[in-house]
Amino acid sequence: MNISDAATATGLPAKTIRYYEDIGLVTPGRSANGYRSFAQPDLHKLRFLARARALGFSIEDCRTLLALYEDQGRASADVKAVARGHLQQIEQKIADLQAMRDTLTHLVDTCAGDDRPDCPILRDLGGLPG
Amino acid sequence: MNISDAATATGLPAKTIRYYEDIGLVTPGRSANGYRSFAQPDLHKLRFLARARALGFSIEDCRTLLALYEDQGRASADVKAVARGHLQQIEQKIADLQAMRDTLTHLVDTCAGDDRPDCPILRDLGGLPG
DNA sequence: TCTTGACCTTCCCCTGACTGGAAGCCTTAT
DNA sequence: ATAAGGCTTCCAGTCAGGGGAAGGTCAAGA
Repeated sequence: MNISDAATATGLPAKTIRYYEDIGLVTPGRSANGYRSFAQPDLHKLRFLARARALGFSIEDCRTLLALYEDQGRASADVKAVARGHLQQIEQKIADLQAMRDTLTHLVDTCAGDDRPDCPILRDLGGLPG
Repeated sequence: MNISDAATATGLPAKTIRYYEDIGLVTPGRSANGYRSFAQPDLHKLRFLARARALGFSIEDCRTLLALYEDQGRASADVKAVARGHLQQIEQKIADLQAMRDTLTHLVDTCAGDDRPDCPILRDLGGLPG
């Protein structure tokens, strides 16, 4: 299977698949003409990566998870530790974004949004009182 | 005022201030020895930028907001439009992260996290049923 | 057989918003 | 005089790819 079929089969762009090979996440074979040749285990790995990336795991986390996935003797505790670390980062990001959202929502709500120059958003950003 | 004092006064790293000058957000004067010389309006702009960045505005949004800030004849509607656009992006990011969090939380909760290899997290990533 | 168009390859530069570090000049204190 | 620290510029790297050029390959149609 050539790369564009692999892309279709996994939902990943061909560019991304080449990149994943570049950084050693997958190692598809090559046909006589030099084209990458994807077999089922390659597609399986790529789908694993696509799913892990969709859950926000970093590439390095994906590398770790993939290694654990392939290691039949892994301890689920190791997997759980990676997932929990990532979860914490997500929670932190959510909290940060919610704080921004709350501030911005308040500012947007108090701005008239007409053709006059007076604007509480700019007042806030400018650090002026009121 | 030299750059390290400006950094202290605004809470921005000196590197960041140089970068902001590079991309034309601030234009501090220069002393005879070639050092950047920050006056009050420069510090004011830098604080404005620091606050806008803390609210998650992109550099280009900051550029726009700063221009509006300096334009005494602006319409607050223009400011509000920028803020509302940014707010929508934040809401979207929050929603995406919450979806990740929900999935991950479920997976982490169902993983034993012991020394056995069986792991629902990897099962999910691998796309296997169950 | 020739050509066309759709593939595929590698290669390098670009993104955002900085951060780190090297090489070298300037200032201040000892 | 010299050492430490601050300042300058410039180059490279980050993360996870995306865009596009230059060129090889393959299958179908004239």
